[in-house]
Amino acid sequence: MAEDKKIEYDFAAHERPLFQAWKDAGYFQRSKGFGKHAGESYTIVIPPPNVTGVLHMGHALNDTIQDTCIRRARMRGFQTRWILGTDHAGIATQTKVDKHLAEQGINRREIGREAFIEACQEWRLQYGTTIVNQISMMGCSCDYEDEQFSMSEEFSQAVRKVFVDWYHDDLIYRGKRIVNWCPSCTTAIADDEAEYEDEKGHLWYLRYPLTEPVDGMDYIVVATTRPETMLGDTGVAVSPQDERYKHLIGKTVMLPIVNREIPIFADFYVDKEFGTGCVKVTPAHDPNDYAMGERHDLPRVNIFDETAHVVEGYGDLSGMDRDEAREAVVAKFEEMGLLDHIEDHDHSVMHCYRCHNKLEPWLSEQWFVAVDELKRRAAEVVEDGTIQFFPARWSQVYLDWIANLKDWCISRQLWWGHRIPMFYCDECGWQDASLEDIDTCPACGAKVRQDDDVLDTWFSSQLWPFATQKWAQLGNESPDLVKHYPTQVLSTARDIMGLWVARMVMSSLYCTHQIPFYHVLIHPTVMGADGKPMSKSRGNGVDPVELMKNYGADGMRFGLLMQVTGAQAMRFDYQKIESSRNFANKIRNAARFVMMHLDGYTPGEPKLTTPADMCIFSRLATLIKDVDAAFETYDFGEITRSLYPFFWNEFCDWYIEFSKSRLSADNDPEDRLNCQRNLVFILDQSIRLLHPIMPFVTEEIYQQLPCEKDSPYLIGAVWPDAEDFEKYCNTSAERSIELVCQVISAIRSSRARYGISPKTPLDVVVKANDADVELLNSEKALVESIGAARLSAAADASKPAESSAVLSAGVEVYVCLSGLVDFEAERARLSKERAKVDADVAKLTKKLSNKGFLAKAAPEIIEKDRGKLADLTDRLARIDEQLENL
RNA sequence: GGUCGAUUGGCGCAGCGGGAGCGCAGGUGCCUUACAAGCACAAGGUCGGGGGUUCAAAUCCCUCAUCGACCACCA
Repeated sequence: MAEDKKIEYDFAAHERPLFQAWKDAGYFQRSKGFGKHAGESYTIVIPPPNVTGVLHMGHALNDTIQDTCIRRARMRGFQTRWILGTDHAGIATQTKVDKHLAEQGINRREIGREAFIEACQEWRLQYGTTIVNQISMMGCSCDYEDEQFSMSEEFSQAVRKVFVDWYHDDLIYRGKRIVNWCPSCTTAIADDEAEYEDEKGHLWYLRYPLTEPVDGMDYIVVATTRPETMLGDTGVAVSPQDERYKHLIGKTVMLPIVNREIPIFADFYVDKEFGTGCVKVTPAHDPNDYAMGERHDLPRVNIFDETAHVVEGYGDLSGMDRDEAREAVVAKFEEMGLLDHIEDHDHSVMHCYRCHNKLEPWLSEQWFVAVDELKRRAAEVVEDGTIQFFPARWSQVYLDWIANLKDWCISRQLWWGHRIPMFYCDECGWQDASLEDIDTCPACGAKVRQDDDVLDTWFSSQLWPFATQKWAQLGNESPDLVKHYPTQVLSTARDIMGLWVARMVMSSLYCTHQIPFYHVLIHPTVMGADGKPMSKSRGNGVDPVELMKNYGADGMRFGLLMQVTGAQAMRFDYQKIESSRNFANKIRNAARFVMMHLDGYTPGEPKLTTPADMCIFSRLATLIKDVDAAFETYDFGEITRSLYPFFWNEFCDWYIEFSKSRLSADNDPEDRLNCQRNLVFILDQSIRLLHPIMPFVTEEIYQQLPCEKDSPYLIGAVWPDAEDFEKYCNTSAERSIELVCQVISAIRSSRARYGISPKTPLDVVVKANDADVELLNSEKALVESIGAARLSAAADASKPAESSAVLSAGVEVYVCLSGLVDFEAERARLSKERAKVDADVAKLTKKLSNKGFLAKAAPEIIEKDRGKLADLTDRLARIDEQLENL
């Protein structure tokens, strides 16, 4: 039978129309604001997803976080704006399109630059559309009618303006440097884009013959992990502190194979403990060697072409790729008797973060951004707290990154991207950066050419927060910027802290003289269920679209936020998503319950007439405060941990249960109406608090609930104001309900322990103090209906014969069992309980006889413990009494 | 090599100086007319090891162990 009920819920069928309704009603556009925050803006720029792929879990989490923030801000009356857009992702897209074309047998070089860019445009339109659709499936309330793109006409103007300005301000310069070169992508990439991977390798010990033997020595031995680069050696370095080689400094060796005479010199960089203490120096193919080469004025011999094949002039080695060349070089050394020996050696090797091929440090002409001035100010705004990180410890990571920053290589030898706006005249040598394309040389009139390279994707991404707001067109007075800048919060995972976050700060401070955002929220990285990064090869990936289909967007959103902590990573947990789906279902059912009991309902102010009313309103007041506080620190885990138990346990499990008898047709109509109004009110406030996280189910309920509508849609409704609810705080009502619940639980517990059906009515006797007795008597109907019992409470009640007892602080609950009790079992249970209470009494007694404790502990703590001890001692006595009675 | 983080019931996690909690799994009993994607009840942990501070430590400090991330990198 149960099987029949398991109908698949069609989430999309419920979610899509709501999304469309919001969109049609214009809620995704900038909100106008209302109430006390009406004059304040709250803006978020979405970290633009790359146009290379589809939505992944990282996006799902990050976009949920942003939508949750923006929805709450909208409900609080801020003027909200969530800027949507995508990133052209230069190297990533080019790689994908290359591959895509290759599958059709097309080579990029054959079709040429223009045709290739066209292919990229097609690709980005397709994938850009896909990913924006997926964002909308999540319910994200960003401005879909103002979609940005990092290579749009408008955005390109900004990129160009920044390049030209920075070039003229001497922040951008050109230089021949060692850069990380990807021989597969045939482009330079920035240091931050290189990934180190540990590899098992070898150390080859090579003999370099001395040009003239010294003291009987014919050769020196160098150790290297890359023997093939010896072709480009222009020196051998030793440590200045190394006595072994002191006499060789100034001498020369004859480089084998190429027969070049190269000097032996001393340099502080050399560690005399490593290898033989002699280092072969290849300035053109190693950054450290390059530095040594600069210090000692060594020539740079480039032995590789752009695809890492040996260039002309090296005989049979020419044309070999670097791996072949390595084998060949080692073989030649062996033939010549110059291979001393080989050792195993593990080391880390740089790989391209896109294609994962080994990178080659390669000498080439590139464009750089000088970062010294930029980075100083970018550090200041974090040090002085103008920009705050959440969790705060990430600010140190940011500052460390900034501190280690070196000049940034921004040119890429790609076709897909912002072409560098530099123009050169080959006739007269004129060159300049220009906002407009230039055909003829202003100096000599000859034809000029534009630089072939494009800019690093991050050069454009860094402008995202302000270039999307008409900065290039209208400057810092752009109305968008005046209203919506700085943005409120930037939410991202930590991996692009340096690549993106820090650079946005640097460029924004320079270009707009403002910080780009007040808060940086670093959320945990979503790992697979195995705790490892999600990846195709591991097969531990989870598809958000699939998740939304099976659990609903609300379920996915709540489930993801449930897992958010201050940690660096979170392990994806299906169970959390599943319980969130169940939670959404619970909300739906609770609403259904309320709405099917609204016969004769008329709207009106809530009226709190019972302790249950006062209790749930008091708990609601606390909830609002807790949720607000958790939002202040972006503690989404805490937010869900407040909302979930309130709604499920306090509202559904207790308050709704308490309401049932009041809702029956034969109850006093006025009491019934009060109850209905209170239910509607609590439900109304609950869905407001839940809406930022679970927009769909809450909106669906809002549309049907006859609550007071301050907005046609919940998305535009007013967020509960904690101050307005303070009047409902009522700890004594909370304690009263706690007592009622305790008694009901005690009855249920006895029932369960002795296997008595919930339908069998039981006689229950409660002994308690006068106040509690009064309360229980006033709530008698409640206890009796929920506990299926006949209750009598009295201060001087005594234990009826043949009853089970549940004792708690100040209250004794006796359930008459009329011969159903297994006294042995009851005795055993009581004995066990006695042992526990006895142990607690001993512990507390010891604590309270400790002079140090009495002298130094806070008085209220001591009072609390004394009270606790009195309770426990009392309880112990009563347990003993029970045991005797048995 | 440097920095930061983690170690709490079977699993995943919260709590971060004064009574060990949540979700899920597992156990028992319930198709109680909002919900079996549910309800009720019960069980389960000397909070990684050791030391210290404190009247009081899962919580603060030190140390060890294990795991993880980031940065740097020795040819």
